[in-house]
Amino acid sequence: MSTDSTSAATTESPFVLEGRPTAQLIADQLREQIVQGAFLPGQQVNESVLAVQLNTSRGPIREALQRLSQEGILVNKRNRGVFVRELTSEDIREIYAVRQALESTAAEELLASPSETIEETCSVLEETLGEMAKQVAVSNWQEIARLDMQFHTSFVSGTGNSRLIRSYKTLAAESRMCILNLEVSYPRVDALVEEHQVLLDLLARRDRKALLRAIRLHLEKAVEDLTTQHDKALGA
Amino acid sequence: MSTDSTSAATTESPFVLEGRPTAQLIADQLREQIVQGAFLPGQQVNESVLAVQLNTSRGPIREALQRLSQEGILVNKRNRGVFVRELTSEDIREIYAVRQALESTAAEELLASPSETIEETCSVLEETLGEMAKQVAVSNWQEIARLDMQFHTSFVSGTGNSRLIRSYKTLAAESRMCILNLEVSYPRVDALVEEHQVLLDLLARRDRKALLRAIRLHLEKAVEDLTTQHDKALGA
DNA sequence: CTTGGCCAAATTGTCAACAATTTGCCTGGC
DNA sequence: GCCAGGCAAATTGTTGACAATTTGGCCAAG
Repeated sequence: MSTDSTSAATTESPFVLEGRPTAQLIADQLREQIVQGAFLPGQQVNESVLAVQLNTSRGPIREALQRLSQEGILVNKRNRGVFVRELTSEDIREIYAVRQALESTAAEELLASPSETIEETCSVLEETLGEMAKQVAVSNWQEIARLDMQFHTSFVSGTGNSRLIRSYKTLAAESRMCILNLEVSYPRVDALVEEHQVLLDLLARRDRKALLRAIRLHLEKAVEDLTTQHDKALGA
Repeated sequence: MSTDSTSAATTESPFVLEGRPTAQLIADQLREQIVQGAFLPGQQVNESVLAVQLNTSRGPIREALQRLSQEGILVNKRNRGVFVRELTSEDIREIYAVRQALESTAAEELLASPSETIEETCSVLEETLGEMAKQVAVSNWQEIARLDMQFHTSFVSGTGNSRLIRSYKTLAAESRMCILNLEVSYPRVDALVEEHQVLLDLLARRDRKALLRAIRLHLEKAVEDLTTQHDKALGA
C-alpha cells in the first residue's frame, strides 16, 4: 500500500471534479476507506502520499483531513500529522450513549411526523434490511457493518432534522470504526437482522414505548458485545 | 467595516501563534465574533480581507472557515464563498430538539456519576449563574447570552463524555446565533436567572425526574420565545 | 421598452515552493 | 556502558501566485 503502481486502485476516480465540493469528495472517500479498515488505528496518514495517490495537491487533502479530524475519526498532532484514532472501551460507551440519545429523539420525532413520512422511512429501512439479510447469508462482514449503520442512519434521516442527522452521521462513522477494529464483532448475526426487524416493526406499528425500549436494549447490547470483544482483543 | 484601518480593532491579537493549532484559534475568534453579531446573517465572509485583518495568509483562513462551515454557522456556496447562515424558525426547533436530547442524556449521565463530579459541576454552574445575575443587573445582553450558553455547556461538560460535549458545543454556538439575531430576545430576564437556578438546585438535589422535566420545559419555553420573536421580526 | 448574449470583475479553488518544528539517530564525553 | 548534546531527515505549517468559475452589468437586437 506504499507507493507502487497498484495504489492506483485506491484512486477510485481519475478526475476528482464532478461539479461538487472537491475536498468533501476526498473526505468521503477517505472516511469510507478508514471505516473499512484500509488504515489501521494509530497509523499516520501522510498528506503528500495521499496527494499523489489521489492525483491532486496537498491543499484539498489538508482540508479533507481536517474535516475528518473534526469528525473525530482522525486525531491531529501539532507539527506531527494526523493519525487514525484508536478507540477504547470508554470511547465505545461514549459513542453509544450519544447514539441512544439521538436515536430516541429521532423515534419521538418520527412518531410525531405524518404517516406518509413514517411509511416512507419504513420502506427505506425494509430495503436496507433485505440487503443486510443477503450479506449475512454470505458472511460479508464489511457490508454487514455498513448496512447496519445505514439502517440506523436512515432511521434518523427520516426525521428530516438536519442537525440530528449531522450529529448522528459522525457517530455512525465512529461506530463503524469500533466494529471494524474488532474483526468478527457480531457474535450472532441472526440476532442482528432480527433485532433490526423488530425496530422496523415497532416503528411501523407506532408503538412508541416499545420502540424506545427496543432502541435502548439494542444499543446497550451492542456496547456489551463491543466492549467485551475489545477487552478480549487487548488481553490477547 | 470594509478595508479601512479601523478594522484592525477586530484583530484582537497581533500575533496569532500561541503554540497551539493556528486555524483553530482563528476559528474560535471568528465564531465568537459571529455569534456576537459582528457579521450579519447572510453576509459574505471574504477570505482575502480576513487574511489581511488577521495578518496571515488565506490558507489558515480557509481552514477556519471550513471548520465553521462544518459546524453549521457558515454555509459554503461552491465558487461563491462562505456566508453567515440565516436561521429560520424551523432551524430553531431543530436545534433545540437536539439540545433537549443531549442535555437530558447529560443529566442522566451526571446523576450516575460520583458525587464528587456532581458537586464540582454544581460549583461551576453556580459561579456562572452569579456572573449572569450581575450582567442581568446591567442589561448586558451579549454577555447574558454568552453566559446562558456557558451554563448549559458547563452542564454537559460535567459528564466528561467528549462526544456529547463536542456535539453540544456546535449547537450552543448555533443557539447563540439564534438569540443574537433577535435583538432583545429575552422577554423577562428575571425568569431566565431563576430558571437556571432551578436547574442547578435540582441537579444538586439529585432529583432526576424533576430535573429532566425542568430541562424540557426550559428549552421548550426558549423555543417558543425565540420563534415568536423570530416570526415577529420577519413580519416587521 | 424588453430581452438576449457577451464581457469584465471579483472571488474562490488549486498548486508548488519555502519555512518551521518535531523526532530519532549519531557522536562525543563521562 | 550510559547519558547528554547536537545534527539531519521527514513532515507539517504557511505563503504567494496562478487557474477556474460565477455573477452582475453593458450593449445591441428585436
